Amino acid sequence: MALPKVGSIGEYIREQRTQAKISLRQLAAAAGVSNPYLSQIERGLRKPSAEILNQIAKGLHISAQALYVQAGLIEDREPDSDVLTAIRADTLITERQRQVLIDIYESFRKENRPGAPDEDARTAKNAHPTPEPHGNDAGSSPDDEAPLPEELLTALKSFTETSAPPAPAANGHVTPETKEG
Amino acid sequence: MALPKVGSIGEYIREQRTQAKISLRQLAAAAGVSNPYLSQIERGLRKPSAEILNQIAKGLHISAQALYVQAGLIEDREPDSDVLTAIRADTLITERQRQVLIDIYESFRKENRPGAPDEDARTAKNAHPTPEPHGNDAGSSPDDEAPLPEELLTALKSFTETSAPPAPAANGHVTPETKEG
DNA sequence: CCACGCTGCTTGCAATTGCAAACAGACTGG
DNA sequence: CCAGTCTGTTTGCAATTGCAAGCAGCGTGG
Repeated sequence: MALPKVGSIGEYIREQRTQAKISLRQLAAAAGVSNPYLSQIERGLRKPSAEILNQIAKGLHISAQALYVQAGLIEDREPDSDVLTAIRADTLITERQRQVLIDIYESFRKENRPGAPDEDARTAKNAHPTPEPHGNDAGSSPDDEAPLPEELLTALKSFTETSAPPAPAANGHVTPETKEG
Repeated sequence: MALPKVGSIGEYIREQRTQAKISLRQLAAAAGVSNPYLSQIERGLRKPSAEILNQIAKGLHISAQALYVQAGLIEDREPDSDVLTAIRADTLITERQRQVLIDIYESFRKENRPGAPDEDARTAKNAHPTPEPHGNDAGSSPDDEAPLPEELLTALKSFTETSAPPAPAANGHVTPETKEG
C-alpha cells in the first residue's frame, strides 16, 4: 500500500518553497536532503521521517511545528499559535502598534487568498477567533480610525511579493528580475 | 553506523512508561506499535519515525511536542509563546510576509524601550516536562538579507508615533506626511 | 549549433523502519 | 514438576526510506 496520499504535507512544502522563490535543489541542499527525495516528498510519493521534516523546516525557515501540524503528526490544539491572539495579548507594544500589526497581518492574509473559494479544509482545523477583520473588542480608539495608509500597505505587499530572499551565492551571474512565471 | 544512538528519546519514553506503571506491551498496544519495536526504540536501537513517535505520545498521554523536543526534532523555543512564536508558527502566510511581520514587531519593541533596561516579560507556560533544556534562540536569523527597507520601517514608526492617540475622531484619511516636526 | 547551467523527474540500490514469530527469565499455583 | 502468564528481548523478513546516478526539458550565449 503505497498510500500516496500522505496528506497535504508535500503540497505545503512545495507551496512554501515556491513562495520563498527557491528551487527544489536549493531547498534540498539547504535542508541537507537529496533533490530527488525532496521531489518525491513534495509530490506525496514518499513520507519523510521526522528528521527529514525537521531539516526541511529549517531549510524553509519555518517552524517545524508548522510542518508537523500539516503532516498531521501533531494535534493542532494550540490556540496560542494564533498570531492575532498573540498580538492582542502582547503588553509590550502600544495600542497603535497593535493595530498596525493586526492590519498588516490581515492584509497579508487577504493577499494570500486571491479569490480562490476552495479553502483547504485541513488547515481550517485551526479556527481563528477573528472572523471579521473589523469590529473587535480590543479598541481604545474608535473604530473610525484609518488603519494604515494604503501606500504603506501597498509598499509592504509589493515588497513581500517582489523581493528575492536568499541570493543564490555568487555562481555565475543570475539576474533576478523578480519575474513571476 | 547502524548504531543510531538516538539519544535520550528512548530513555525518556521508557521513563515515562515506567512512571505510568504500564508494561512495554501495554504501551505498544496503546500506541499501536509492536512490542519488539517499542523495546528497540526504548533502548535506542531504532529511530522511530514521526508517526510512531506521535502514536507513542498518545499512548503515553503526553504531548507529542515533548517527545519531538526530546528527540531533537523540534527547537524548544516554545516557552515564549508570544507574538514572534505565533508568527513563526503561522502556516497561512508566506515566508516573506513572516519576516516582514517579525521585523515590524521587533522594530516596535525597540521603539518602546528608548534606553530603558532590557526586560523580557516572558510568559512561562510550559505544560510539558522538559528536563533537558536546549539552547535558546532569540531574535531573527541574521544570516539572511536585509529585512525591511528602512524607509518602510521609518514610515511605520512615524505613523504609529504621530497618529492621534485618543482623539482622532472624524479624521477620515490620515496622510502620514510627518516628515517635519 | 551545441555546450552549459538550470529546472524537476525517474531509476536502481543500500540502509532502515517496523512487524510477526519465537526466545529467555520470573512468578503463580494446580 | 509443569502449565500458564506475565516481563522484556532477539531473530528473520517485507516494506519503506533516502540517496547517487542518470534522464529530459528549458533558457542563455560562445
